[in-house]
Amino acid sequence: MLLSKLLLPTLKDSPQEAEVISHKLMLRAGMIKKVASGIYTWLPLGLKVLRNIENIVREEMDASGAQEVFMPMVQPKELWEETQRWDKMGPELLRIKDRHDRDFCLGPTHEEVITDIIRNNVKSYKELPLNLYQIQTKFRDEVRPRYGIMRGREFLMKDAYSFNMDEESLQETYLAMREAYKTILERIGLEFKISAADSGAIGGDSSEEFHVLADNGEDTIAVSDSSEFAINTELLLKEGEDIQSLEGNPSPDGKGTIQIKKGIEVGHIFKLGKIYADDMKANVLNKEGKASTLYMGCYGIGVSRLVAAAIEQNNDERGIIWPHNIAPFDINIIAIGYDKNEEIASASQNLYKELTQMGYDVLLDDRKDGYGTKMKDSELIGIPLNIIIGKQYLENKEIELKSRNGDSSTNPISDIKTILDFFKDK
RNA sequence: CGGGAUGUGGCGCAGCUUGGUAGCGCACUACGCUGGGGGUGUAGUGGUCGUCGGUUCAAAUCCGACCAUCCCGACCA
Repeated sequence: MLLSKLLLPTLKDSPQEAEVISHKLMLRAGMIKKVASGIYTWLPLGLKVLRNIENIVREEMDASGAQEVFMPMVQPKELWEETQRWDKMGPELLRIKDRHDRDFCLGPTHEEVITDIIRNNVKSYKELPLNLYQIQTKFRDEVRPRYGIMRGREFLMKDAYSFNMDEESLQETYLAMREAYKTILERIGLEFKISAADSGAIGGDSSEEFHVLADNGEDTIAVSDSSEFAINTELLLKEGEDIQSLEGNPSPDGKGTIQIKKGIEVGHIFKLGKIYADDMKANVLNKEGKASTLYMGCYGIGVSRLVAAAIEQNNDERGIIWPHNIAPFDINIIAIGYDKNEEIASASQNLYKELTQMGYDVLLDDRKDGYGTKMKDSELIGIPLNIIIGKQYLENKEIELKSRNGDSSTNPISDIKTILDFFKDK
């Protein structure tokens, strides 16, 4: 991609609407544009990151045996009445009417729709277990949207729903999802904790949250400093615990001591049990030929929220530092004097072609600007590796490799192997 | 919904106290110089001053209502 052709409206000053670092950087890096409170357009650069995360999520969900579906965003009132949620849910459920005055809502979640599909299409225990997922836009009319994409009203979510014959089967699917989530977050490259959580309004037996640790997180979690153990302090507060006094205590799992940290909830897995299946009469015939109510689980990942969470955890005073697996581009070729010097232009074009053929997603900064402007933008948008081609190339056919982490080296332009090495150990 | 604040070109801001018909920096356009850390010269483009109403000869400025946005709280699979 030629940078001169890319819609990339970077900003020097952050708009006053932004408070937290991820929001500021997403606006400054030209990733998003606000349309209304909590509602954003994803610009090309932001969308690339969003898609990268989405693809990792999709790959791991498929690998876990789940199947992808795509459900409607607009859902009829009747389904929501079956679970009484049409009345139970507050104004965060955005209700709308069609031209025939029929009631609908914008889907904040999809238990009703998916359960309706299963009860109509699955009749035998032989067809189970099933785990269906989608990656789709959700709408929740939050009381107070904030922090940009982190808590928007419209957001992208991966939601999966499993249907099992019994608790043992549900437990198996639940653990498979737990593992898939760990792999997803590891692949994205984020530091996270898994905490026991309040299962809240969605109900159900038990649930765990996946938290990305970050100072601007909305949740306060008690974590062990030397194990995976964590617990959402919401639960502890309900039990009357004094949160601050827990800091420094031995961890309940016997490993390390407790620290109070801020986390961003990016995933939540639930064992729902029979609650929705009971309400919606979702049952199949068991081995004895008797109707048996299904056990359900649901498993969510905030895909768009992960973009913000990744930035919260990976930035410096110059901008974003993308983990390699989700970076919008792998390499930025910073061509100094591209518009004036034939040699620079053709050398950078050749390099671009070569790297692209090798499978890298490459950006070529062919703009008329100087080194400073180009580097500042590249650092702001967080490209992992910069290749600078300028004076040193003209003098002795050398280029400089400069990573976003600060490593740099000067190499002959023919030494592409060095570039490969840069990515190998990441 | 309670508390606080803000709304002036794409972004950041000044002007408002003391009314006189809109300005600065960045960005943007053209041309030149420059070309390894947001460089520079000349000439330009772009604004119903959130909206509606009121006061006044005259409103970005004073008054009122409303709207939008942000922060804290309550809320939240």
